Amino acid sequence: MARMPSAQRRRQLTEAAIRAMARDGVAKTTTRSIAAEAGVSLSVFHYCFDSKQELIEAVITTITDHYVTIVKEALKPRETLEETVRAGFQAYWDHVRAHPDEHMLTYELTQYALREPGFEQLARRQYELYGELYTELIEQLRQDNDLRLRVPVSVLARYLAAMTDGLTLNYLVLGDEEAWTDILDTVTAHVAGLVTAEG
Amino acid sequence: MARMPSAQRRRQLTEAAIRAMARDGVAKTTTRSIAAEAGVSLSVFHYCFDSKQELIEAVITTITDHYVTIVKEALKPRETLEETVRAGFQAYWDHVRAHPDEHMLTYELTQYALREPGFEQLARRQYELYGELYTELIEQLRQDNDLRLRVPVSVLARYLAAMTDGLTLNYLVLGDEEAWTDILDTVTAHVAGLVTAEG
DNA sequence: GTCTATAGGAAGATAGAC
DNA sequence: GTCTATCTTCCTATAGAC
Repeated sequence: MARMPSAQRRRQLTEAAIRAMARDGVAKTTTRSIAAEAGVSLSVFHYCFDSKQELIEAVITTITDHYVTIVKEALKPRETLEETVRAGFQAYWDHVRAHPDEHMLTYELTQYALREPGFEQLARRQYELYGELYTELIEQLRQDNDLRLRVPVSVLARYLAAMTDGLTLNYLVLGDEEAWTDILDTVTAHVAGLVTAEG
Repeated sequence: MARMPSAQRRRQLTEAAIRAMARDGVAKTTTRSIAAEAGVSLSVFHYCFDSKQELIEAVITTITDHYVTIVKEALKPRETLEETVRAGFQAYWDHVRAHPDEHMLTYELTQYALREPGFEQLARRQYELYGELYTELIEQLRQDNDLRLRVPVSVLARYLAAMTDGLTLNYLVLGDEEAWTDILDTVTAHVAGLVTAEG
């Protein structure tokens, strides 16, 4: 096989691990299957990573950052506030429907991190970033539309992050495409209500 | 060890498995550790269950039914509608705070079921029961308070189930007790708004 | 029904040649 | 840096005595 600097191999193996784990689940993904997915031998894996845990740490930070990027890109300013919120949810939702396994993986990795001594921080970082992400989005919305919020930004951000998380998991388990139009409408109305100027 | 009919042993092993899995996580719980937790030898395990998978099936259905019971008992009628909703959330939340590992386990089992061929139905059953549970609770509220809903019961039920799920997971990851009072208040206000008579 | 002992396999990690 | 071969450990499941 072609030689490659260690840092690049690490990225390649991390990406391969994400593909393998999204496809097979975290529990069934072995160091061997990751090496195979990347097209290298097992020793190359252990040349780049001291242990499987070290790889999983890279996987978690990588996929978390990836997720944040996805959501950030989902929210583009539109004509009205309600339109912006609705379109943002829709864009996010389209991504979930197109890549369910990848989103499932984020939940599995959270569980993994919470159960692995020393990895709890990674799960917390993941969910803190979600919170910060929504905080940014709300601030942006607030400035663009000159809003006063009915609830503190921190509360709203955390609520939105948790709600999106719950709705996503619910969809991953139950599917049922049609039901979601109504639910997204309800959510949109609620959010629009929470951020509508009251003065 | 004392002899015991097979059905009772199955229950004993299932309960032991739930304790072990709540404590150590699904991934790290072995048939050996379950047998040890139950105080029997490994062979007893395999006398009662053909395989580890068969036990996990029992664990999933048992803990799902347990969860449903918890939530059902959380909602008792109070003076006002808002009080009832708020107290219901509070009672549920107190249970989560008292038994975080048990709730974590429900998430792990969902992931397990979704990744295990032939077990997807168990994950779906779990989330369908959550939905039905909220449907019942809403119907009860509606009759007791003579309400008209702003959204269909099915939509509201699914929304509530998903939201509770997301908030719980968020709490399990981030902790941060104080933040939740405000969030529960926001949720309560929202729910009360959705179910308030509009005629 | 319950036990001890073990078969059989798979996974993480390493050794040493190239 | 990459390879093949192997070490070591731990798991699920079974065999067979009591």
